[in-house]
Amino acid sequence: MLTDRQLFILQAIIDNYIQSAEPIGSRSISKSEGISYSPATIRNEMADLEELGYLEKPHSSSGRIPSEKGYRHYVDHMLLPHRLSEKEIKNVKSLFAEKVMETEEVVKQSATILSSLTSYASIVLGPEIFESKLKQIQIIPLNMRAAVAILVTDTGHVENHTVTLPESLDGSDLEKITNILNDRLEGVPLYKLQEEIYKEVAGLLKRHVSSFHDALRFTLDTLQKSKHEKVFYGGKTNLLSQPEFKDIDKVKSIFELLEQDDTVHDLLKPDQDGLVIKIGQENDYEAFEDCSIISAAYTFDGKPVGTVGIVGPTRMEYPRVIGLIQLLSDGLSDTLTNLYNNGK
Amino acid sequence: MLTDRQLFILQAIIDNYIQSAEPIGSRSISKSEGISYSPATIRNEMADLEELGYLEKPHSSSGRIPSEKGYRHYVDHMLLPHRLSEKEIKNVKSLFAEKVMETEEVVKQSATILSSLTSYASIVLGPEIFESKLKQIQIIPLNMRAAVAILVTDTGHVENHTVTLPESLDGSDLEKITNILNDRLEGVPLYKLQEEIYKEVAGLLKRHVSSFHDALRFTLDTLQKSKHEKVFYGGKTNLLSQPEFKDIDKVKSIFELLEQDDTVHDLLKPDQDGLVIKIGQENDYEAFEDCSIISAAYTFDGKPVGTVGIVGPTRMEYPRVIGLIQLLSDGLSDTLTNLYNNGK
DNA sequence: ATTTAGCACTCGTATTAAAAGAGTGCTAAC
DNA sequence: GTTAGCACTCTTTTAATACGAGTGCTAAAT
Repeated sequence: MLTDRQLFILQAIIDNYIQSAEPIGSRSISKSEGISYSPATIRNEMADLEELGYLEKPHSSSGRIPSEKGYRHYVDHMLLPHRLSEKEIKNVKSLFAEKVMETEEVVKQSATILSSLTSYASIVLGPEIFESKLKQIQIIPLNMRAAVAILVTDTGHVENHTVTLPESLDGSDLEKITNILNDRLEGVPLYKLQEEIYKEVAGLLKRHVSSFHDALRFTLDTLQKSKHEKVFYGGKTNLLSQPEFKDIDKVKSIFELLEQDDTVHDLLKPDQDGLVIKIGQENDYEAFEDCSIISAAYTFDGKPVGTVGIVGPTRMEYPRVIGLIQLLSDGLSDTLTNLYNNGK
Repeated sequence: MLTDRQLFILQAIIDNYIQSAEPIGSRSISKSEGISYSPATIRNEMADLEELGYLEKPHSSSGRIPSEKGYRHYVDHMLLPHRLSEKEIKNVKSLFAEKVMETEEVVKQSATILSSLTSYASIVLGPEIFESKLKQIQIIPLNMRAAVAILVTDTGHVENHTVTLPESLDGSDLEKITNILNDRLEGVPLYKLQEEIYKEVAGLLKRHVSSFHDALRFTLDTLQKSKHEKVFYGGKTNLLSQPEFKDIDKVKSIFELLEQDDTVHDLLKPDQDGLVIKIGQENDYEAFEDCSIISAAYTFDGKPVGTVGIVGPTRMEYPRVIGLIQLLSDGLSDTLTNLYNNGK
């Protein structure tokens, strides 16, 4: 168990290092507010803290920097709730104050705000639409060969596909199909669509539409499962300002990873609804060995549907970032829920 | 006017430099295929080419590198049509072979392909929708307070806004409004919508809907002018592999510029339908002083509606990139035109 | 039993000097 | 007109040295 003095010193070192990115020496700690021991005493404590694994030295005669274990302890046990500045709060709140909002727009803006308020890169996963329920289907013919199929869900999500029209289907067939689909599929969660088409729709199509085969294929095309939810990034360039990423190869491998939406989605998928902090090697990718990732799910109707996250160096301003992410994810949850659930 | 020998030497230097990124010395040119002069002779020619402004020296005793004027001359007068490899052609063609396509998806994929086939960053501006004509409007209520408004254009573009419902409008009002809009606005180009609303729609609303004021405001909200066309990026990270961008500050300023969609849009907006090549300082931004940008507009119905572009170092593989960009922009033009215009 | 002053020691960084190497420009000969 | 030869220039590499921040340890002070 760490003594109070050790905790104080650990805290001082981490806070300083987060600020300066330089190894911290005993002298500077000894001079810091609230402590009155000589450098030699501090040195002894630092040696102990190193032995316990909370600190490390870049080389034998340098000052100390926090180890991953040090950061972990800091984050788990030593974090004082951080007061965000008026300006920060105002900034975030203003995002949610807008009256007319596209969900996607709000989510995208979240990424932008988050990165502009930190010097890190932000990632926001758009709301998962898998569970949301079909509200209405529209099929709008564009010309003889193509039509646009539009799906609207109860969460205001609009999904559209351009589909080619089989020659065998004429305008009245389309109308019939649309009616059948709207009649049978309203309220069905998107992930069940395919199943329901076979179960509920196929029979009706056979009865009412002449070229059944084309009609069914067309229907399946139209309602094909939509892709992953979108991933929005903000301020990747910020990472280039961090001294730990002055090595271009390191940045490159990070950026390459961040260009793979699938991987990123995997990394952040909202499986928990609390705050997740991954420090350095706790991340599963080698490219992130010098990074920390802080993320929080936001919810709709109580269920986690998306994620707000920050990627930065392990030397991250944890308290502030955590505050911001919580503010933002709460805001997103409220916004979604208010907008689409209240009117129920 | 340059002699044949000077042209040959200039060509050799540029080709070599594009390959190696190292200043080229007289000896290596002298040894290259197709020339049989001694290094000393080459040196004399190189000195002349330098005096004429086509070459420059990083320092007084180094080999030569092409100047911007050199590249310009190369691009304008010396470019042999480049044969793309089978693989490249197949790769691009496969993109356009798909049957069911979302315009947006194709455009996005274009950016990805373009960057994967080059070691540069690609930018693709989505098709301009300003001129396209309204096909249909749908307003779908989600709950008591919100509705989704969907605009479909004749080019298959789908635009949707979430709008809040004024309390004074009930379901039958919405239906009336939708009918009026579809009746009066079909075929109107998007940029004229606002004008037409005042001219054609306002009067009808006044006559048929009780709370005229809310209805008009709602209508305007619904059809609010949509944002800029989308900008898709691919392979920004590629730039980090280029030796000229090993300086992190340079990369940073480039990336910062590339994060501003507005600026990028401005830079590439499809004002000409030919190929545009901007070399180094010909670009208006300081961040691009070591970059070249090659772009080509793609067309719909004969009019330029979007742009395909590549950002790389001035030392760019011009012939290959030009070939690729032309292939791709032609492909996009064909695809758009076939898909949405043929059926007319 | 803590704490601290003192001091030798370590190791990274900056500085300088010297050497190596690639390539040029010029002159004079071919 | 072409080329061999050579001195010269300028960058890059390597080595040697000095500097300095910070440590660890010991012995004295509290």
